[in-house]
Amino acid sequence: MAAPRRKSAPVTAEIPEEKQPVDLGLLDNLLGYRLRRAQLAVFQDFLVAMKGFELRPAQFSVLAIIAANPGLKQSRVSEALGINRANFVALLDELEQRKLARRAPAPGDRRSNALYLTPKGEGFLKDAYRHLVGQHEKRVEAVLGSADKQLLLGLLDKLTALA
Amino acid sequence: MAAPRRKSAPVTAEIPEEKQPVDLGLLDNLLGYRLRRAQLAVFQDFLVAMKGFELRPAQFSVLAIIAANPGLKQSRVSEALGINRANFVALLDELEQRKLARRAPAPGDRRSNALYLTPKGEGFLKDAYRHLVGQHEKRVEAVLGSADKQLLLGLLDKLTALA
DNA sequence: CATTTTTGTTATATAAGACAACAATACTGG
DNA sequence: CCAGTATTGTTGTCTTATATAACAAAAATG
Repeated sequence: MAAPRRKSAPVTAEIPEEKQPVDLGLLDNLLGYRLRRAQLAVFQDFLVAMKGFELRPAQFSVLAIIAANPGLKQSRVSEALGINRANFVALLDELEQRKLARRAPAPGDRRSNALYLTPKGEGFLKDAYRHLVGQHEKRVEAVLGSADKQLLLGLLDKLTALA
Repeated sequence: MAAPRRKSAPVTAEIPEEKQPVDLGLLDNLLGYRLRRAQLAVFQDFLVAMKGFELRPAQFSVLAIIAANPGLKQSRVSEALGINRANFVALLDELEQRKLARRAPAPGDRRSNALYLTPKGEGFLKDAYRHLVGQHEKRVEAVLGSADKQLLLGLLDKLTALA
């Protein structure tokens, strides 16, 4: 590769400027950054496992809360999940349109809705969760191990207490 | 799973439908859910610490990466942070308008921009980081402890490897 | 009773993120 | 060298997520 006689040779030597690994700098020690990257990775894996179910994490969480607390009022469900009640309306609307959950009159309070899963919703949630455990949580435990997962859950709880 | 029965005869004493603690149900064992709650709490605390700096997590991350890798190309910065290059444009625009970062011609590639912090940007980042360590990370370590933080960082990295 | 609070809802705004297209430039194989 | 292809920064557009304000109906309060 002798230099073909080219006029106006670039002043810089042609060092191909390879891919240096990019130093994270201050981010390396920032818990929030590392937490976010991990959370995005886990949600991504969740979505892959839920392909075919058309179920996003927030939707799953709503179904799970209703299943564990049938008849709970709408406001209490959204509050428990940290979802603003205004935004919760459309979320629940879709679950209701899909016949997975339903709003019922709350006994003793005509303002409130008591939320329940439909029979279809219960079966759907059970299937989704089985898929989740079989694929998603399986992959999680593959990289983490069961003991480390429990350890991690405990550490995360301490952080959640920050807010 | 429990059938959505009426609460006809509570086995416990006559608690008049007070605020039961809301059972997390399936969510209790779902790492993604717990991760998200922790991440939101930590980001919330970050935002509190950065009040007055008008600096969101993503903006901080951009400044930190540029500071640690001066002259890095725009595409490499966005890629390192997992930010889609189209969305990165406006993000960088704002940092440039605030005179914290600047686009410079990349030597040897007229398509690319080499990114640098301005002197103001370097001072700003240093101040922001000092505030962050003094307040945010301090609170984090208060609930977590230094050793547990390092432990947690290691566990999070394993999860990030999922994606 | 009058007043205030709660509940579900709509409307609206912003931020984040994904995706497609495009012009300019760089790279590649012949 | 050229023609086709790939990359870079950019704009435009969509979709989610999230926050706030306002409102009517109903409940709680005093």
